[in-house]
Amino acid sequence: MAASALSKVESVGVNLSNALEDRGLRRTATRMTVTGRIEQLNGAFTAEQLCRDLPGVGRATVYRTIRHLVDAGALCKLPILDGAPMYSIARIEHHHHTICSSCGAVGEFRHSTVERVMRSLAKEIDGDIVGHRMEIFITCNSCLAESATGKFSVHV
Amino acid sequence: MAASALSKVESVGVNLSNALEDRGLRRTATRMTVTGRIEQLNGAFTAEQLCRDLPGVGRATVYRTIRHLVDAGALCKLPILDGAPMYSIARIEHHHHTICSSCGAVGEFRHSTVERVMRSLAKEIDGDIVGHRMEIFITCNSCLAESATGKFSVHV
DNA sequence: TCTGAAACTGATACCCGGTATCAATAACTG
DNA sequence: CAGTTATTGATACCGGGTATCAGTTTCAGA
Repeated sequence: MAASALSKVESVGVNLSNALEDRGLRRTATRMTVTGRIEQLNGAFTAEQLCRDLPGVGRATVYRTIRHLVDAGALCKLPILDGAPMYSIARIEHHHHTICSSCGAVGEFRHSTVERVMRSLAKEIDGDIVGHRMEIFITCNSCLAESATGKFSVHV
Repeated sequence: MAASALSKVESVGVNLSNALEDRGLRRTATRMTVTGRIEQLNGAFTAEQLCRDLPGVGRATVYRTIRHLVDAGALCKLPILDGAPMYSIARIEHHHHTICSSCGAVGEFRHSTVERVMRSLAKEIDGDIVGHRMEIFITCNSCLAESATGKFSVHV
């Protein structure tokens, strides 16, 4: 792969507990448990999955903590058609997602051309552009190897 | 606006009943009622809204008909963060959506550069690209005039 | 270190969007 | 017309998520 407009996302030091504290929330043991689990998950997850992983933490608390993290901008909420939204740690400020339509793996990427396109669209769209969202549906390499069948619906 | 890579969507003759019939479904009076209402709505709508508009049609039937139309590719299902998905008639084959974050109005557009970007990304993303989705969040002109406050959440 | 206020937690009930079920009805086919 | 198949809508149900609220924890200040 040559040098290009695409930037892969590198694992930067993300500290979800700090993100909560920065919003004036207390650093409690329960929240450390939740954020710790999210950090070790190393990928996108659903709220239910987190509840299953942390049977010692109440359902409401898991959902509340996720909501706080989304509000803090530390987690991205990805709307998946026909299913529960997935969450992933926002490692970079503005980015887009790749979603494997077979296994659901989520990746982040930046591409400067996408931002350039947005600027050119700004002149031509009626109204003020306040944001955008872009997801690329892929079949990831490991699923290609297994040639698995689709699990998530794709709106093309 | 000069000639550009952006194409506005024009109202083409869409016939939702035909879309259903093409899939081997019967052209019943109830379905005509539902599709007729969607066609006269002239914009994006939610399933609940359609149910309210058609009190004479059962909830299950409204949802079933919408599902059939989505399966037929005649309706687009737009995942809205924190809320019921919206549906809009797919007037052109492949397109993207503008969503007014204030009033929720949905528009369609095509932009050839977006497709070019996708092709260039194809070389650089790990895995096979099987589709993509892009939404542009705007404040539409009429909301700008009223300077209304945001109604839909925006993931930027 | 105590003490009171405020924040947090988790069990629970609830809400909402959407779907499965199923008996009754409508639409086709021969 | 008779039989078969599709459709309908009332209903119960499901799953994701939130409001409530009593009990617990945390923290600031005395």
